[in-house]
Amino acid sequence: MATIYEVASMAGVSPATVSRVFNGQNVSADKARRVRKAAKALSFTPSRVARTLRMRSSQAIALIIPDIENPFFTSMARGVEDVAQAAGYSVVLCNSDEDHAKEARYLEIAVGADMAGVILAAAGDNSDVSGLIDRNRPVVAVDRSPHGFDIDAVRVDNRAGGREATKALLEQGFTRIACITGPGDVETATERADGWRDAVRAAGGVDEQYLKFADFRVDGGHKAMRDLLDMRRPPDAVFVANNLMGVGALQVCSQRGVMPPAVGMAVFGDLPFAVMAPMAITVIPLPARHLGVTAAKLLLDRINGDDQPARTVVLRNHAS
Amino acid sequence: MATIYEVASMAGVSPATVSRVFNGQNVSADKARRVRKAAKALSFTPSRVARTLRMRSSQAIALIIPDIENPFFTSMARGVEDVAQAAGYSVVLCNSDEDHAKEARYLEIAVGADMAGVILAAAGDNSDVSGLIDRNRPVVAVDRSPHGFDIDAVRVDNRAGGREATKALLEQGFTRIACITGPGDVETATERADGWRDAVRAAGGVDEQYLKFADFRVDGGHKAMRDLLDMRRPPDAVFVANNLMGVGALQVCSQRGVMPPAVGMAVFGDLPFAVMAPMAITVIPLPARHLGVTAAKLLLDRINGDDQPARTVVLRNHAS
DNA sequence: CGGGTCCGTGTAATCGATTTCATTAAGGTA
DNA sequence: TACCTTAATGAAATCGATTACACGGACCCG
Repeated sequence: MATIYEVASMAGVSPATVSRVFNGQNVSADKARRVRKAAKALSFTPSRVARTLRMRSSQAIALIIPDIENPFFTSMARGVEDVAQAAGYSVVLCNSDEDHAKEARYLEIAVGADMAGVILAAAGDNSDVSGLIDRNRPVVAVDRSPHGFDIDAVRVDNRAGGREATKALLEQGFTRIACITGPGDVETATERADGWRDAVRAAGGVDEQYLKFADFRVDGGHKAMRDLLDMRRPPDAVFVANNLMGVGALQVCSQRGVMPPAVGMAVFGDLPFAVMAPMAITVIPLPARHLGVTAAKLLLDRINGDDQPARTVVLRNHAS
Repeated sequence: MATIYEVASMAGVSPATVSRVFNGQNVSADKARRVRKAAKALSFTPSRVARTLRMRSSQAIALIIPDIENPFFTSMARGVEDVAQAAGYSVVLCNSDEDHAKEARYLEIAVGADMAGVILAAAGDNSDVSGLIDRNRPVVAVDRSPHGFDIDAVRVDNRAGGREATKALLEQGFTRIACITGPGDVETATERADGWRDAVRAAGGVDEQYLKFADFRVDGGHKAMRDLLDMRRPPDAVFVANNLMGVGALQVCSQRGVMPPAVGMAVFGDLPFAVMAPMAITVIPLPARHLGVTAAKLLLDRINGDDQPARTVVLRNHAS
């Protein structure tokens, strides 16, 4: 583990000069050559740790997402990654698993590791990012925002999307439309349900028994769909508030032999890896990648010193 | 950004004592209490950077995977994560994007960041992990191994899986069986193709025109499947060597209206988020999560000083 | 009561890079 | 030639934690 000192003594210069060579400062051509040669000979890799300690900021950003097995978030991650990489930052991907404690742990790591910034898709409403704010580290919320913090945010219009999806089902002639949404403390879940409520209310009336809260995963979709189909008076259509629960709901439909269009279905977010092209399902596509790209750009702006008031960017619900 | 020194002076003790409090060493109850109180008052978060510099090893491991959008790898990542977390390590997930240059960059970061170890699902045959080996950092290969290094590895029996899958198609009565596999420089791709070759050779003869190399992604499956269907004498069945290409192949089948069992299909690896339960498709399930768990355990062993000769663990091709 | 052990604590060195400040050398102008 | 500017360079401080070492006091035993 060669250090800058060993390179320096091998090249017959001071450590300062070695540092300057690697940071593109003015060094005579001759010495620069000797330094590079020595570095190669010793297979020198500069210590990011020492660098970060001295600079008090690392060249990495953290991306905290609630479910790494959800293609929506991995697609978002790709967006973040591409932008960050291009700007010379590495991305540390953290999976909070929809768990507030794990999320808090990762936030603390981001502080302790002097990360340049954090992009957070929060596990719930009440994530605490004060540690970062206090230390002046930029944070950008994506998809979901923690309450009570005045930070940049990138999101989609969940309510409008939920309304649109439900309206589409109404237009297809369905009358008893249920809603399967996510946890009650996640704003994307409640907002999408609000959109559903808007639409069914306008069309007649809301039956709150048709509203199921689940856990945004495939299993949540299973359970909620089964509950709905088992009701004495089951719905004739369902609006599902995210992609994975959509998969779960469809799996249940498939098992019971009532696939769309026998039962109406609309899903918020693209169905991952769908095989059949045009199933009788209404899909509200989400710009997952674009969310990531936008959040990363916002964060990089902040890292580079931009200090205008917090911005909220609402992306259109179109595929990117 | 409170430091250990400020906590120390507030609590009226030495920095050493503060450090000891946070590392569970013997400190009198009274002082410990004062230190904790001061730490809370200053909202002190210890610098992992300084700690890592001093200890010359961080409490993080890197997991480098070739495609973060492939559920096989994210599932593996979950396995790694669960084990690592339980042992107090955080996981830095890196997406090499099947790109050797990006992978090399991440390997260098792992060295420079003094990570405790690396789990690598290599982008190809010839990844260079010498930087880590030289510095005595443990590396575990998972799913795919770089050639020329004597390191721990966790894998599945690709050749047997390919053979089994192809045999299943033969038993279903298909006679002209094609194979869609991954890039020629990825060992999982060539080994699975070898399995296919074994089976078709035993059954009569191999037509190498029926072997297509693609890129292990959905698009690769598209192109290869279209090519096969467009042949003058198209195959009547196909063995697809990974999950995403399986999706791509099925999408093409769906478009052209020749779904299984009209055309035979066997896939190596579970089809992600499949909606229809028992399609007429043979699936060789893969223990993705289990691969991750096993690799993480091996790595932790090494981190904890285990220095027996390199081990290779071959997992059975069963769901975990 | 002398000597040994053990525990708690503080001082100061250390990890490896960056950077300020001072110094030297080189070049330019009057 | 004398003086001034500019560029290249090195010595040493710095970032914030850990830890080897030393010291003092409490305790125990013969």
